Amino acid sequence: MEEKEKSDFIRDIINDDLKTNKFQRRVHTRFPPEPNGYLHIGHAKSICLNAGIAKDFQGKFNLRFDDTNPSKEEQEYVDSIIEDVKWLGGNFEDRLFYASDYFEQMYNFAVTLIKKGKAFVCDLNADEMRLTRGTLTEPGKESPYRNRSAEENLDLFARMKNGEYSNGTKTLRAKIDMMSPNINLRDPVMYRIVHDEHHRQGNTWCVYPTYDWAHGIEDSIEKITHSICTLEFENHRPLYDWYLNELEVYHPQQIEFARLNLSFTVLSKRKLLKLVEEKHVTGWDDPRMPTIAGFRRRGYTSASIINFCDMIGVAKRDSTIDVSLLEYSIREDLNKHSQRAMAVLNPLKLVLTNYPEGKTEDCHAVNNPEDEASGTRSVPFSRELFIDQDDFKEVPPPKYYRLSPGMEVRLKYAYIIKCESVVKDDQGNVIEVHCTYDPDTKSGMAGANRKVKATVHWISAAHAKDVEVRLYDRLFVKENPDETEEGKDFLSNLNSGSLQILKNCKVEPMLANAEAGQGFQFERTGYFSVDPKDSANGTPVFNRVVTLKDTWAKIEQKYR
RNA sequence: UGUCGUGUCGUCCAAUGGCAGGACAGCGCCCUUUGGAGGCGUUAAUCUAGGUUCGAAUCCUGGCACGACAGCCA
Repeated sequence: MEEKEKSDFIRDIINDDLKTNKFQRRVHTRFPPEPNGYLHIGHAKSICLNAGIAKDFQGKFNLRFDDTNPSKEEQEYVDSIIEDVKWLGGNFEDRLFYASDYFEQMYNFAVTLIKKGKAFVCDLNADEMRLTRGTLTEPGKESPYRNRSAEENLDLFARMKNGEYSNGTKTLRAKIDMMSPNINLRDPVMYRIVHDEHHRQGNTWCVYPTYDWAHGIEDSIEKITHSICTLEFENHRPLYDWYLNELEVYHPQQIEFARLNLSFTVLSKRKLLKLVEEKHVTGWDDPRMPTIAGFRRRGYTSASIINFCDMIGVAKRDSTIDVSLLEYSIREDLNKHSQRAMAVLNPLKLVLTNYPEGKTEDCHAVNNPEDEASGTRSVPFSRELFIDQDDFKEVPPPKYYRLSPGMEVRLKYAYIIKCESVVKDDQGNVIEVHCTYDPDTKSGMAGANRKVKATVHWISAAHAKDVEVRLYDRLFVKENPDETEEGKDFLSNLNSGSLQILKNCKVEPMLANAEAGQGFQFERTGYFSVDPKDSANGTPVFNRVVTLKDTWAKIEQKYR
């Protein structure tokens, strides 16, 4: 397939580096998640960027777990991340790495810096360190422990490693510049003491490297060429460079880009974790979650997410993508590729009074008008049917051209019918619609050419399969969920109608055999996918992925 | 009020000193056995003040606005 060559400021840099032979014409990227949560759509942007660049430049792409903090990290997250990266097409081949595998090397590098007089063991506690760090506008004060001898530092650091000290009592710090206007350079901590079990190292280590110290070394060891990260690390780049320069080792180039923000969505691990822990959703893979696992379960295809990441581009300015672009992307994919089906979500009984009782006939339905090769199927038709409640109005509003007393519509793939009367219950609700059908207007017949304003989907009552359908909507009611009243947090913007469960839906018989994860378009309604967790054999549960674009909803709004 | 970074249609992204263009959203029309899809059209932007230049969104200077940074998180 022909593809337009992608272009962005990062690829421009890489192209320049290729010309100047900066990295011997190599391109090697990485995705370095911390396994402390599930991946979300923002990570998808990073994965697509890094893996995409490697692919486009015939380079390599690593998956590396930045597991330098044992107190927050778990194997469950490691497993989910591997699955998600693969699902998004991130091809790391056999290059699955863990920062924790480099702990020994990092330790030795730290010893090197100590010997160079560029690092020292500091006895200041966290509070004292904060007090001496200075502020954004004032310089910091040097630690009283800053000038310990290399021998003393080496001894102390070894004892830190051996577990002789308790958490927080000592740190190893780089000796840089307490006067630096960049706070990250004010003698930053390289190692802290943590007596905690690591998910892979167990209790081997009592000291753990901080991000800044560890990250450049990880990149250097793996011979990464372009270390792509998000904007908040821009101020850390001088430190990244300082460590690598002092160590005199292979030195990748860090490049920062703007992380993804999505309207009507939160994308911070802290907030997502809160949604899960406080059970505002059913889990990390709740179909309303902006996690990769959530989107997958909802019925988003990986192709649609990859395509979305291409469309949003890469730049350095903060931005918030309109969630409608994501919806566009999944509609585009599912429109082209999903099997059509008829499904009545809110059933209303419809009786064809002049249709023979007991008769059944087949109607030929197109499987996908966008794809001729997908063929047709037959759908049973009979005297008693269900239509959607939305498709009948006793008193039609302006511009409403579906069924109402005296009006005609076409039953898709079947006959033109006319509404003759209604049956009501004690409260005056319409519980049945009585219609006559025109026998000369079945699809395919000459008489079928007559123009009617609307076409309506239906299910034969006798053949209907009952299923559960879950209607999902955006999780938040506000474009920016963090915009709240004084004293409230983002949870106050949760959409109470984000999940509506419909238990009495009527669908075509063939949908009983739908497979987990399979996506359908329910005609005139939206795209739906078989929930992989809650469906049983023969009784699928359908998740609404996204509605169809609804022009009628807009007209209705206008006339209200 | 320190350092670093960023300011282009409603929203994203382009234009790399030479006609400000694309996508989504919106609006209008056409088409349609999905009020879907599709087609056509359309609205709409260079933060600001100077400067350099034949010519500036782009280069320079000064404002202004926004973002990130004062974890032993990443």
